[in-house]
Parts: sequence; C-alpha cells; structure tokens
Amino acid sequence: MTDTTNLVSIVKKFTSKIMSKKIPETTIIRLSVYYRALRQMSEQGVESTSSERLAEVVGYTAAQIRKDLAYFGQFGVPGRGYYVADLKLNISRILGINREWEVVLIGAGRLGEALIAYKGFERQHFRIVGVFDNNPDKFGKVRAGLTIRDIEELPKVVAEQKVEIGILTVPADQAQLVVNRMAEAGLKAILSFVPAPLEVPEGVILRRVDLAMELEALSYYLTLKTR
Amino acid sequence: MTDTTNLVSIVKKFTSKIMSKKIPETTIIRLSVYYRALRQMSEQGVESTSSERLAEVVGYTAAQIRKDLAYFGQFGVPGRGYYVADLKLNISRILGINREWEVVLIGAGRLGEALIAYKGFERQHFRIVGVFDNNPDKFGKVRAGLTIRDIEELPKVVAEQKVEIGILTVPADQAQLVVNRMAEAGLKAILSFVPAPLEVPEGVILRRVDLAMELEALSYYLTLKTR
DNA sequence: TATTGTGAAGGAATTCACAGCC
DNA sequence: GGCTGTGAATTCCTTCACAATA
Repeated sequence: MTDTTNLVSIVKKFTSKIMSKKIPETTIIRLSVYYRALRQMSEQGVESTSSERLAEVVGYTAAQIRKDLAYFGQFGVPGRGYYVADLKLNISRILGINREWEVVLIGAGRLGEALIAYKGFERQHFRIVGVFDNNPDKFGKVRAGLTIRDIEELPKVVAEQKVEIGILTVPADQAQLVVNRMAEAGLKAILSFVPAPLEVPEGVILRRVDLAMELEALSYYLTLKTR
Repeated sequence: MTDTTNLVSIVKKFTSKIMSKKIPETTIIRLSVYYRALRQMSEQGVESTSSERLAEVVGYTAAQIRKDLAYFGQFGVPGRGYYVADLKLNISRILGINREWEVVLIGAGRLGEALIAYKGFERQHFRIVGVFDNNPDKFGKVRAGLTIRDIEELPKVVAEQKVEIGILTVPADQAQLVVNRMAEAGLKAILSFVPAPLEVPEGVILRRVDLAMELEALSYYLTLKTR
C-alpha cells in the first residue's frame, strides 16, 4: 500500500500536510489509541480492517478516524479498508515512535522508583537511561539496574546520550527549580507528575499528569449525579 | 460575598445552571487548576484577585476563566474581582471536594504501592481505605498502614464503607475482568492506570491515565519540530 | 460492491467586546 | 474607574454525506 517506488513524493505530501493544517491535540491522543488497537489486531493475526471496525474497538466514530488520518495522508484503500501492518507503521512514524527514545527521570522518590520499575513502559519505545536526585544519601543506590546520580550530572548525561525527554517526579516545592535545570541541561520535553503549574522556557514542551485533577474530575461527575 | 440571607434561591440558581447547560469537560479540569492556584494564594495571604491576575498564574485567558465560572453562577464582584477564600470554597463545592472521599486501590504492584505511599494525594480530599490484589502471597502484607486484601473482599468493603471510587493498577491482561468486578462491587468511578481500552457498564465513570500516550504525545511534538 | 477521503454542515469551545454594576 | 458576566463573533472540532475509486 505504501508505494515505495515513489517515496519522495509521498514524503513531500506527508510533510506538507503536517506543515499546513493545524492538527488538534485530541487527534494525537487518538492516534495513540489507534496504534494500540492496531498492534493488538496485528498480534491476533488480523491483516486488514476498516474505519468502521476500528471504530468499534476504540470507541470513536468511523468518520472521526478517517478525518484524523486524513491530516497526515492517505493510508487506506477505497472499497477495501486499511492493511493493519501498514497503518500501524504509518501511525508509528507520525507519532515518532518508529525509534527508541532515551529518557531521564528526575526525582527518585516513591513515584519515581515505581516508574523506573514500571515495565509497561510501552514496549521499549521509551527507555530510561538515567535517574537523578538531589539527595546525596541516594547517590549510588541502584534501582532496576540504574544508578541514582547527582542532578549536577544531568547536563553531562543529556549531552552525551542526546536525551530529549525527561520525567519529573520531584516534590512540588522544588519542581520549578528542577524544571529550569532540566531546560538548561538541554531537555526538550518534560512529562511532569508534579501537582502544580510549572513554567517552561520557549521551545520546551511540558505535559502534566495530575492525579489529583483526575480524581477531582471523578468527584465532580459523582457529585453531579446526586445533586 | 455568598449571600447567606438568601441561600435557597442561590442553591436553586446554582443547581439549575448545572442542570441546564452542557459543561465542557475541559472546564472541569481547569476548575481544578484554579482551585490549586487559589489555595496557593490563600496560603500566601492574598485575599482577593481578578480574572486577569488569576489568568497570569494559571496560563489561561481571563475571559476563559470568567466563562468557566459563569457555568456555575456568579462568584465575583464587578469592579472588584473575586475574594480568594470565597471563590476557593465555591469551586471546591462544584468539584465535590468539600468533603473527604474514600478510595480503594486494586492491584498492589509497583505502581499501586507507589500510589499508596504517595502523600501528595491532594491533602486528604481522597483517602485510600483499602488495598486489594488477587495474589495470595500478598494478602496480609502491610503497605503504608494498609493491609493488602483478597479482592474477594472488595464488595464487602465497598458496601460497608460506602466507597464510590476505585483506582486500578493491575496488569493490562486482567484489567477488564477486574473492572467488571469493581462495577459489580458497587464502585461508581474508576481511575485506571492500565494501558488498554476498557469498557464499563452504564452508570460507571472511567478515566484513564496512560503514561505511554503522554510520552507518545511528547514524541510527536518533538518529531514535528525536526521534520 | 464496499469503503475511503473530503468538502460542507453542524456543533462546541474560546475569545471578543461591552453593558452593567460595585 | 475597574472588573465582572455574558451575548455575539470567531475559531476549532466533529459529523454528515457522497463523489471517487480499488
């Protein structure tokens, strides 16, 4: 389905699509969902599918799926649907997970340690290559094969290993300071588990996972029902 | 600012507002953010603020903030702004966090244990009152003051303690089964950390926190920049 | 025939801008 | 004078519906 005889024009088309239109963030999240569903199909030996069938699995509408994909190109065959392997590969390219990403983790507290040990780290697209803390008592300790190091060494490791992504699991009161250091060290993207708003310099991407906010949303909907 | 001399009409207005309009989910998430900012202001001794100043702190527009609040009532004073304590209280009522919620956690693996120990559990609005697993080797072990119990006991605990919220941290392959048991046990809301799509029966709310998806979003934006 | 890809329509959320109130 | 609350305008996102096509 991917016409390898004319790769240049496809890449051009692909790139220009991405460049021109503005793509909703929700589309990116859904692509992750499609990717998982496709991987599962692939493992079950399913070779092809349709937007309709995929929609059943993931819980969005078929039109939504086709629209999401249309932002990036044409990956299906009218009248036939999509080849699972092909679409999966294309989505992995769009998401940039057709490679391995090295990741550092800053903050070797409980949550940090849990994440280090968390094998479900999505099948090796992301690999933790360094763990840092500012507590000297922890330096040298080993967790899941990784030695906890002084955060002073962060810039060196980031530069040497060309790391771009950092996971932040420090206490809220130190978080902004650490974010600044992460940015200075050259990290380009931060996934924060800190329950506080943080500012990042231009050019650095920040995403937050906030437990409390998620629970509060549940609390809201539960309260709403009984109001 | 809350006119306690005429509480009934205020409550009526409040309720009817919520009932009539459809409120964006993003508004609820932002309310959580406002709440944190207001709590911080409150701790710093700030007594009043404006949508403009709040906007600077949280990173949304002032109009957005006013619109979000308008879904639920009138909490400010034209020309003066908002009283911090008052607005904070109102938002906590909207979110349903002007009380304590008992929570159970199912899946005493690494992530589960990290969450149990996670003190940042947002200042006691949510308290874990039970930990469950299906591995007999773990039964009776104590984590952060909580004894790990047989998941068979879940219905009993949920009923006795009137628990409505459950946190799910089991492996993906068992997750759907466990979700079903949670729903049967009477839980009304589930916060899942499982990296897989899950189905819940009517009337049960499910929210997902998916590490891999968050990292994939970062990967996408990083890839985009260099494409 | 079956299903994609996509303009056009419809619906939601955000931003604007200002009347009204403190 | 300053700031809220809110209709109107705008922008963004989703769904519809169908021409194009393997």
